[in-house]
Amino acid sequence: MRARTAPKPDSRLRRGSGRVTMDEVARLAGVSTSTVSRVLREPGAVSDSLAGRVRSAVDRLGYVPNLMAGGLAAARGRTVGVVVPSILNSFFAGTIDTLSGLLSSAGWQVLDGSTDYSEAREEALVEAFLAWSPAAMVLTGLRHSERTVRLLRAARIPVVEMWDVSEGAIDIAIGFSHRAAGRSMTQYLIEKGRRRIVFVGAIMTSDQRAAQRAEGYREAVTAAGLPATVIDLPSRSSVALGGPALADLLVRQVEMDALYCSNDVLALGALFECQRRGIAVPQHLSIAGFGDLDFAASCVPPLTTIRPPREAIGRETAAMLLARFAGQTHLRRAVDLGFDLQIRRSA
Amino acid sequence: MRARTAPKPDSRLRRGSGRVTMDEVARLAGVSTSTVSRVLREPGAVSDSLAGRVRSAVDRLGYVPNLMAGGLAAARGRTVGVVVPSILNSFFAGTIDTLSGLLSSAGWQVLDGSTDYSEAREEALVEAFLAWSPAAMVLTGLRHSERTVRLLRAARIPVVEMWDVSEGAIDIAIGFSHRAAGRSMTQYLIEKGRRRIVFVGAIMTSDQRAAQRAEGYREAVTAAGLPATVIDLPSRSSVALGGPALADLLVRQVEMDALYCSNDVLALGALFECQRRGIAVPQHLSIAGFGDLDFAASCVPPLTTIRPPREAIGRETAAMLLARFAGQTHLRRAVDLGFDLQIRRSA
DNA sequence: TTGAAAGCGCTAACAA
DNA sequence: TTGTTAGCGCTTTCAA
Repeated sequence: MRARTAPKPDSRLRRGSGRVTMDEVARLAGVSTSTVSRVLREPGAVSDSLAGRVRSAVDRLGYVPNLMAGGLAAARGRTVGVVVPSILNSFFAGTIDTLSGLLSSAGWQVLDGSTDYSEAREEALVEAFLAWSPAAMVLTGLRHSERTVRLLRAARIPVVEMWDVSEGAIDIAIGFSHRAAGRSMTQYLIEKGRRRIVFVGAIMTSDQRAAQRAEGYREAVTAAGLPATVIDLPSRSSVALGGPALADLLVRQVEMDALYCSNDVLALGALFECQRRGIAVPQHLSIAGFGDLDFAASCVPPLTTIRPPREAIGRETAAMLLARFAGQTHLRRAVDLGFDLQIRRSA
Repeated sequence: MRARTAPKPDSRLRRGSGRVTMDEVARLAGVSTSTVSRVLREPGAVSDSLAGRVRSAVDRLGYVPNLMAGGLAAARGRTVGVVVPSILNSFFAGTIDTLSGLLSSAGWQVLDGSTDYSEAREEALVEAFLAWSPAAMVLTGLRHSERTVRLLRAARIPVVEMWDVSEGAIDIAIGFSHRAAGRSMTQYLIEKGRRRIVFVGAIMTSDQRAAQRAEGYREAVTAAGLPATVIDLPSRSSVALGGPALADLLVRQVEMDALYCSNDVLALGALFECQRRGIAVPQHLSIAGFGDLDFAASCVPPLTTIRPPREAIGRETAAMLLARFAGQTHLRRAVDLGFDLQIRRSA
């Protein structure tokens, strides 16, 4: 039992943060801090007259609530941690934009971080975010280190794994099947009469989803009795990487009438290489990508690719989380949002 | 167990997070919480034997410190808020990557958010971040709403404004002169014999730095006695926007032998349009950009552009902040990191 | 509808 | 070097 009979001394003089506190707002409005807190958190639970006084005090003082204190008192912060492989990569940017927008307008803050396709960085990031007592965590993909999974389960909060819907989600999976995407595109190429299709990916041991698209490619090509050739480049995808990759294939005289790239960035690099060498696309070589990035529709020729449901993933994730926060618990565990085959002129 | 009329819909509101606390660690290690706290924050201040016991207790329990509690008690969190116009745009991604990496390995967490080039969103973001009691704030550019500036000053923490070094920084400016960049490129084009140079930018009322590059262009062109033509497109930069912009110029029969785009994305779009129309670059039309993005070196022809010190800005910002956190106070207020003219074949 | 009071989990004076 | 103790600023019982 702590005896705290004496009135609280002006705390600002002691270990001063210099910031306006709820206490000052309460004093100016002539109410208790509980009332101020209520006005901010559940308006409607407070009479209009008091609420008005509180609000004008907030304005006059320029009060900004201290989220650390709030989160600590409430045992859970109003934050959501979001972990993606890369923000440099515009794939995820569309999802994050949508997700952050929706969540933040509902009063939640999203913290995001990128792993650079490393499980170790992912683990560190999850641990760092968990230290904020987030109300939920959103990860990319379904493969994580054992410890990451353990930490996440121990946190007992909603966990969304996005951009994939294969088996084994921790809690909720929202995305689409990369295997099916790989299969679809390959089948399309076969229908168009291509017989020697080469798949090129980058760091596919780290990029699980690219590996799954390669798997889908393998299935389709094998089912058609055609040979499978998968190239896994050792560095991160970049436009600069696509050209040399194609050049290498050419030097090695690999028989090939279609190049299926694990993403549009690589495909654009390959396309540039074709322009440089005067290889006619798609007459001599079909080129296909994945992602439907900004440039895919305007490059020459425009790129045949797969459009993932970037924004839909963000929207669905936000909706799912908000529903969980509101107490709904019997929600779907997996949401397959599908994808679109964008047929353009490159293949 | 008593029946309740309205069961708490949300377990988040329950007291007790179920997380391992420092108290439990202390108990297991047979020490006080202060000792645990010290081991975690200033190792060396604790004897090896105790430190060892504490560390193994931390491991066994899987203890993750609660940053809310820590930040609250310490009056300042170990976070740094970073605000950029866009993460979709790879300009800033390089800076953020470098900055976050450096800061996080020094034990600081960066929170980042994007404003989508809106001052109002910037203000909201700054306010949201300030609610976390960050140890410092990093913004992009030097123009902000009055209230943003007021909030920032009131926070009494280091504030870095990056990517620009013109006048009027709140605290510290780290970047380069966009005006000089615009001038340099334009002078180069003039030296190469170009006489009708058109500048194309996008949403330049919001993108202050693009506007400054346009200003530099204007100065250079005027100084040379040449006409200035500045086009300001109404939507955000995208590859898809560059083609139509050039097409429009062509339709309007604007006299032009060089197109200076406010960034590489627009330039790439224009380049594709040239390919489509069979306009020889640079023979018929020179194309120049800004940013030196991934594709600039590999497109056809490779793009003449300006390389901003993306990573250096991140590095310098981190160094400056870390120095300030360490108590150094007499630091430079502005750091001009310069830029590189990358001459390639498109101009 | 409102207020008083008891912490949330941690850090930092201060003592020992 | 270590422990004791008093809060950090807020939320949430609980009682009025």
